[in-house]
Amino acid sequence: MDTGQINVQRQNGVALWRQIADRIRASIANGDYDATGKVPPEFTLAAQFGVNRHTVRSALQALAQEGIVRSVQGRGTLIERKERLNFPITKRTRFSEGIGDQAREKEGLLLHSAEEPASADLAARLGIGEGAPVIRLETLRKADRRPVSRSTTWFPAERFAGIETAYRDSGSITLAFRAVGLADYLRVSTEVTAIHADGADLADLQLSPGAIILVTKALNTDPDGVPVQYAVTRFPADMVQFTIEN
Amino acid sequence: MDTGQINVQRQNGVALWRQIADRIRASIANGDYDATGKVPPEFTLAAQFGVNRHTVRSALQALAQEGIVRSVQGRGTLIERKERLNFPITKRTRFSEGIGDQAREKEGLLLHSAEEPASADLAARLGIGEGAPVIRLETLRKADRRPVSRSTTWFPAERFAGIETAYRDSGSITLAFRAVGLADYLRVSTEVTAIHADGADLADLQLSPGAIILVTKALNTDPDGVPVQYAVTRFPADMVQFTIEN
DNA sequence: CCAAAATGTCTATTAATATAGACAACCATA
DNA sequence: TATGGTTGTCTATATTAATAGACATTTTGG
Repeated sequence: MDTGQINVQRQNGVALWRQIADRIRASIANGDYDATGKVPPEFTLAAQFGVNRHTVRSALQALAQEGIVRSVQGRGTLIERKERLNFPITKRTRFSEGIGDQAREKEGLLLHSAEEPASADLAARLGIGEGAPVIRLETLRKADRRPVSRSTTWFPAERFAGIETAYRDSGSITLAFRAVGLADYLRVSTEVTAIHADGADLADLQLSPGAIILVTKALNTDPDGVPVQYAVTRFPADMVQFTIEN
Repeated sequence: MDTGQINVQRQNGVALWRQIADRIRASIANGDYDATGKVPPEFTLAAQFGVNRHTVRSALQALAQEGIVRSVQGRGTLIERKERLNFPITKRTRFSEGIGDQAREKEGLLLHSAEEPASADLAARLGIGEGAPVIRLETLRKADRRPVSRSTTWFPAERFAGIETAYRDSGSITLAFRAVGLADYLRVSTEVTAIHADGADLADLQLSPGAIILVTKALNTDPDGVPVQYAVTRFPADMVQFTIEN
């Protein structure tokens, strides 16, 4: 660890307290403070970042708001949560199995469902005709009661009629597929990008403004290679990482 | 496209002009303005985002600084650059082949090299003893003269003596491996996370503050499964995306 | 129980961000 | 060449972010 001055930028459109909050959040996720279970004292942090103690306090208040730390007068600022869920991306990627035992409670909520005609882009990805009916599900997944992903996912409507109720009842894509007659499916491609969270992300994923979102666009097929699902999923970047094993 | 009000947040630590700059940058990368080759007029953008025209101007000035747009009095704000490089991640991931013909000029620069003892974490990943000598290379890769990645990469020192000069001369990991006697290698795992750019990123990758960085941690082995390279690479998120094909 | 080490709260000041309006300069084109 | 649409520049003001210092309050440990 470099104990010297830590670099923060001024007048760049990102407030100092937010830059510092992001750094501290990363350090916590990185396990830098595991020895003590506490963030260094405000005075020390202020010196490290070369800012006023009040600025550090703003950063810590933001992290407290996120539930990552909790300040206790006289004791210090305690780390409440530091996990970063790992999602393996493989031929057999499944959300709930991916979490595995990284979380005790797993939930899949159906926010909304609709049947609609496929756009040109979607039709191409699913290998169906443009305008063919598709079922769209809007889902929110949680681990230990914290939102970890927000998906929009499409299925060919004819083949998978009723998958919305199957998902609503089971909270699992794998089980929903099984309920409508598909025993197995494979992940054939995943695109990963990163963006800043927008207003909807902040609300859905209970994030603080300025947060980073990892976006995946995934295509699943049946064992014969016929596309069965296309999904766009948004994850809070500070809570997850992806692992690709070849 | 939603022509109504676009959501921006106030008092969240990220200045309005930066949020707007990020949105416009994303819209450009998304091809939203391809029909005209121009960003909508300042007046229109101000109305869309619900802010003053001066605030939009700050955003556009930031994008002009990045070389993404160019404002011309009387004409409008022209789009100068909108590419987003795609990097396939597969068993045979190679940087230069991955870029393929997405860029005309490709460069790999050696910024620094050193021999050092392996940390516990690194030793575990490379399957060598803790403290065993490793060669560390700091590299910067460019496509069409724009920086697209900044890597720190380690090799077992005994097996790959001289790889730093081989890399410096060739600008390619694949060729450098070949020069020191390794004809082929495989990507066995890749971890992907996203963070905010720090000061070093801003300098190395010529980014504007507040930018998002995609971080990959990759392990390569020889055909027999013996680890040969571990690399941590940082990409500007607005310039790249990853594709995982299974 | 006392002292050291933390966080909590308050006031005051300066610098940066955002809004508002007016008008000049420039370009394309009808 | 006149006009409408667009960016450039200027002044003024309000709000938010950051600094600075002082002191209160709480916990931990000797």
